[in-house]
Amino acid sequence: MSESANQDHFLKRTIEEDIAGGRWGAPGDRSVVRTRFPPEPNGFLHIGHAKSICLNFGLAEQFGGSCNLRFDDTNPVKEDKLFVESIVRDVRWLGFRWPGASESDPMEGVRFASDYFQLMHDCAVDLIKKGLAYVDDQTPEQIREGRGAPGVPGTNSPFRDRPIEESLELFEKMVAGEFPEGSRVLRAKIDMASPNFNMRDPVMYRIVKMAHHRTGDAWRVYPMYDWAHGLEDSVEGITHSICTLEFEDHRPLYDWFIKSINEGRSEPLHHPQQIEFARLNLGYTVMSKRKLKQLVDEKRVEGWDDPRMPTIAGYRRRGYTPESVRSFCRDIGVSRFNSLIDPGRLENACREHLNAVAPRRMAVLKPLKVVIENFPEGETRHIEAVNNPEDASAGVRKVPFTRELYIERDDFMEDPPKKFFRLGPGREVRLRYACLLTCIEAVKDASGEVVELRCTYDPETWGGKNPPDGRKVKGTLHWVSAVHGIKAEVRNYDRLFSIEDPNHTPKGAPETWSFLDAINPDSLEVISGAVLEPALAQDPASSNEPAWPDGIRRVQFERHGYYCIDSASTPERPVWNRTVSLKDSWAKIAQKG
RNA sequence: UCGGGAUUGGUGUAAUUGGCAGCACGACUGAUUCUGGUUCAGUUAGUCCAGGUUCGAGUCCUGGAUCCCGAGCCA
Repeated sequence: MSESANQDHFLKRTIEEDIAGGRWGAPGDRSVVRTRFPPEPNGFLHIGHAKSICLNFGLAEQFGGSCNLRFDDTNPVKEDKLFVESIVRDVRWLGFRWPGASESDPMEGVRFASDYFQLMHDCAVDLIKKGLAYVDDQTPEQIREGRGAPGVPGTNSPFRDRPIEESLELFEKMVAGEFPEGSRVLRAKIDMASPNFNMRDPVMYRIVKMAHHRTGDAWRVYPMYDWAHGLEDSVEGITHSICTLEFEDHRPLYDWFIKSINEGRSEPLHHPQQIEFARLNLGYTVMSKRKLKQLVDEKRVEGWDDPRMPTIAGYRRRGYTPESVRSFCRDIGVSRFNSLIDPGRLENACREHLNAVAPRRMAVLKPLKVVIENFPEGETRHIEAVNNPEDASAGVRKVPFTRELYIERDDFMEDPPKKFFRLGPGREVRLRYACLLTCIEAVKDASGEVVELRCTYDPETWGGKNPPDGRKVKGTLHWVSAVHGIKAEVRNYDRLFSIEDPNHTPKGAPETWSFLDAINPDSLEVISGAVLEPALAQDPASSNEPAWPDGIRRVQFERHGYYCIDSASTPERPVWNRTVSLKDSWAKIAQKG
């Protein structure tokens, strides 16, 4: 199934109608569609951005148009080159390319709002000359007070009707850096009585005397979002400027700016259509940059790429594949309703992809030693095991089997209930790919804890054969040879928050409650004594593992889940991250009792 | 208080613009299985509320409820 196919939503329909009506070119010409993804380089991208990225790039792809990656870098106070690099990396990792993108230079073809600062300036001068913008000398407090309140109209600034020449002169002095920060702004002259606050003479430029990461000290004034964004879109020939719902009230201003610039122009600027959609909300996490930054700054997580973070970098380190993120974004659809998506949707998308492509390996997370009394000491037999039952072309590998093995501690119970199909005293199970095994004795230490199982195997079932007498076993256990197994640290992650919506104070919570109080204390489980089958210490190519485009090695630990090697892992001290667990119907049964 | 937007099974999302409320995910049941995985088959459950128009309303009209956004020199 093609990822871009059979997606039908209101955005696509709107574009279809525009094309049919010839709004942007010859009627029926689908290739005219131009979109853009316009992040501000002031933080890391998160899964909500992924939705926007998939929408913008996806729509362009579906129509045969194009989508720009453009940084909305209009505020040097908050922005940083570091974020530009991480954002470019994330968009590329997701698999999207913009016009002019190259594989050798990741920055090639990337656009910046700052590229258009001169044009914005010139258009601002034009508006001043038309009497549609003016320099306001009021303090920020005075401007705020003058703006009025809901239901209460604002009042005109005393500088609103100053002569055009004076505004022109003052604006150029602002640009030249002759005034201190906060002393003056350029405002559009619209309507202080508008019920829409955005139309109450919005600020177009403020004075900021800080070096910009790209333009340096060239500018001492910086454009506000509303003034800048429509022009950026216009210059790039964007047809559909897709943004989130909170910008709905800004649309009249978006249109007013372009309309006002075009007034009296012989060659009017291109006028894009702004369309809003509902941003993504994911359950059991937070999405605001402020809150994510707080988690990082207060060291509640390891960093922006902590595998528990809903950032793209976090999901990447966690082992999610770009395909699964894209698939998720497609599945959840798009509308104007503020929904709260169950994180299980993302997990499922990931399982679906990894089930098809991840090689299977055996890993014992919490080992319990098994001694097979009728298996010769010192002997190693190599058993053939399939790499992926979903994909015969993935081939096979050899797994060493010895007299002493480790099995999962949870796979043994001294006094097992009926529905427990695994090992217990006197019970028989299958060891995956190897043989049938019967437990004859559980050896305990002084405290009464089971430390070792004495077992026997059935030689007639060697190699996975069924016993000649026809007896059946219900359970199959994974195992690792005690002499060949390699030690590793395994990190199992759970949701970062223990309540579905950490953005809202729960009922009955104290006044001082903050979202930090809802952090799940068990979101990270570090298992230091895991034992992995030896193939996991070898070069991936030597055991028929696929080459992952992003270089992250991913496997399924059989009966556990999908795991990837952590970015900080070393051969001496391997660390594996749980991407997502397998579905576990036994856990459900056990829970019910 | 004012302006803008929204509301369809548990969760998301459709419904040719007035004509059998569909799809996906989950949940549940069963079958298959050397992963309690996968796969397959089946079941479950919905139009925010109250009126009205109509042969017929998720869709149109009136009134109400609830939720989201909005008074940055942030985006």
